[in-house]
Amino acid sequence: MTTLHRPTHRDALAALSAAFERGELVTVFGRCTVEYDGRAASSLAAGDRLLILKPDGTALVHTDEQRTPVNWQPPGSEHRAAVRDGRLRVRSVRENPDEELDVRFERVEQVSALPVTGGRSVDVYGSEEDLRRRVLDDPSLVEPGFEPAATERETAAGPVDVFGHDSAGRPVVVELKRRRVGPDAAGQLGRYVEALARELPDGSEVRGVLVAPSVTDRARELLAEKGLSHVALEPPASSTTAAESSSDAADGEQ
Amino acid sequence: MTTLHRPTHRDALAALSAAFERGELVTVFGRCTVEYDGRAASSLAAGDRLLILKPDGTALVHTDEQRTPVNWQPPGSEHRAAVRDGRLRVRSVRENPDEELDVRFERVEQVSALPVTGGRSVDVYGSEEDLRRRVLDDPSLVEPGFEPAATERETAAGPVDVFGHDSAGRPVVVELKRRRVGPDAAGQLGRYVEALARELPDGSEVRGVLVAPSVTDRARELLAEKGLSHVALEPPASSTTAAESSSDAADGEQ
DNA sequence: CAGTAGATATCGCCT
DNA sequence: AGGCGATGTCTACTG
Repeated sequence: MTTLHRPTHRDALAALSAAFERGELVTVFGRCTVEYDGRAASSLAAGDRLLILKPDGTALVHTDEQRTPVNWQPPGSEHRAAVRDGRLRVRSVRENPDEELDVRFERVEQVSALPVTGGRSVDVYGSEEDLRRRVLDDPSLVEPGFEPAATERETAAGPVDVFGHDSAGRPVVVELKRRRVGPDAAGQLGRYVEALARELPDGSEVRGVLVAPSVTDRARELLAEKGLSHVALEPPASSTTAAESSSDAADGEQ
Repeated sequence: MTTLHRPTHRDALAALSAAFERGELVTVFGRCTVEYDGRAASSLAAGDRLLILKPDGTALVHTDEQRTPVNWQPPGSEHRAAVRDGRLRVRSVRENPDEELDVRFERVEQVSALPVTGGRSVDVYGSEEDLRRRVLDDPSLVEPGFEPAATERETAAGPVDVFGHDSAGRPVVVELKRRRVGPDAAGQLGRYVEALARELPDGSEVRGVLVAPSVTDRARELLAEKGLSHVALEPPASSTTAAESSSDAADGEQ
């Protein structure tokens, strides 16, 4: 790995160019301005910031606050460094959409280039998929007699998480949410139920069940209006099927 | 600013402790494992990563890919560093929700502590607020004779972006979106229209207009079903009122 | 503190 | 490439 302290702007440029060439992760710390133009546009006055340039084209500008970078460019962008008027300038450009990030340094405190490979794959437990496994494992958690027939069943309104039938043979749409939900989830379930009611033979009364840890008042009202119900259920604390279901990482790590 | 290259784990700890004390931004590069437990849970095998610790409690673990960190902790967390079994270990903990990030280093390549202050405020142009200004500036963009009466008007279903009346005096709900929209936005507008129809005197026929650059097919169908309409309009390319409307930064910068 | 909706959301899957 | 929905979304704002 390479690190330069208080380099000249020209030396910083050389380090950046070499790092890009080698596909290394770059960090630049210094005082800079940032301009962004693309889906939106923004301008950032001079200040101390940490610039991170990833070999996949990602650019991040971080301040001393917040999880979200103050400016950024998504992966797939192309990093270009140059010295203009004696000062380091890093541009990150992408197309579709056309976007550009322009970072101009007044002062460069440090430039580091880090070779980073592998170790990207992370298995998260407690996701909606875990909740789905839980429901399919024991459908009675939805209600006694519930029999799942399909997951991701396609409808005109989009794919339904779990589709099945209740003990009376009525079609049931189950929408899963891993956490407490608001009005949007009630609307989503309502769309699916309505779409399925049209697709199924006339006279089919389609039921809708929102499976989530809890719902807000407004969501509860909406569910009631649309004749939908809520079942309180959380994703499993730790995925019981994690061991079997974990996909092989295979990201080049040894 | 402080930087250590290939420090002992004990020296790295000392640098981290000092940096926390001084409220500096910290970067640690090295080979580590990462464990997370909270709203969900995850485990990350050993690999080279960049750890960023902000004085506001934010923690970020970045690999060589993606804009999103592979693991993180939101602001408000408390960073704690220690050496256990001769190895640097950084934990970041918060409550509500109870969450913990645990980074254990096998090797520390570099530790840097950077004093970063100010320069956080960024004005973004092309937001939904800019679109709202555009509509209020020239209501005929929605339709000839449209007269806005209120913004963020409260309803049982939530606040309406722009509420007003058409040339015939009928109440109109306007929902603004800065970019192309899908079914969710149609549902959102539908909820507002329905809520308002109940609140207003009987017989009021409430109209709904979705103002957005464009809509997907599915959204268009939903709008048609609910008797809602779409007006194609984008946020202004550059905020004409940017100069006047920009709030004073006041983030300590000179 | 919870609820609600915006965001340069990002990201992955599927058509 | 676009549509669609999940996300440990994050974030600001409001009651």
